[in-house]
Amino acid sequence: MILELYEVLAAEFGDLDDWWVADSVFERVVGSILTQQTRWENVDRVLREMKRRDILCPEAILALPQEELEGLLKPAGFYHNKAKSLRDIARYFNETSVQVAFALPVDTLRKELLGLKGVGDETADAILLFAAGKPSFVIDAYTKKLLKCGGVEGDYAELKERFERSLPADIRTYQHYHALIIEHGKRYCRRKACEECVIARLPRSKN
DNA sequence: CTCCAGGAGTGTA
DNA sequence: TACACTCATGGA
Repeated sequence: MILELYEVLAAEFGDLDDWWVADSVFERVVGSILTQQTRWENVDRVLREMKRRDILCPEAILALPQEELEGLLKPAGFYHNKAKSLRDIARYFNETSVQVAFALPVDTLRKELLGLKGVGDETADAILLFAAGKPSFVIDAYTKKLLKCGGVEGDYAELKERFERSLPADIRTYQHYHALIIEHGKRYCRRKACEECVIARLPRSKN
């Protein structure tokens, strides 16, 4: 089912090569936090302002007064939480450079990330996959809805495992698949329109 | 006016 | 383990 779903989604939404454009890996780390429960347009405003002020790095974030950082994050919502989270992340990547941290084994790095404020399963995997370039599949709300429509349910780890054992452990494939699910979800998994869901067009098969 | 977006943390049963 | 609640801005 996982492979067939991927084929159908890719056929409809294409390569999505420029799905997540960023100038640096740290920008992707920050984006992973800011996009939590937030539209990307609002995240982009904050990222552009941070770039304009040249403060998209751990050192600059740590140098910002808490109040100023919060004000900067307002367009992305939940700015109290996200400010604390970004501080913790900046602190971590300040004492452990991204090069060193991202060279750690996936499981080790994942646990490190989960220890940071505001980083749960999904955000940890988003950072691993899109910033660190590790083959760690991301499960988000759309993924859960989509699979549920196909009769598949389970907790985060179970769904993640299901994707990873059904796909080649390839970064490009994982990133592309996740992007496809998001784009499909924004189109068909909101409010109504669930009847257009790709699951309905899937040839029945197991696994 | 209402609804909710590429979640996480905390508290309760 | 399973929910309910909270955090918050901005666009439709």
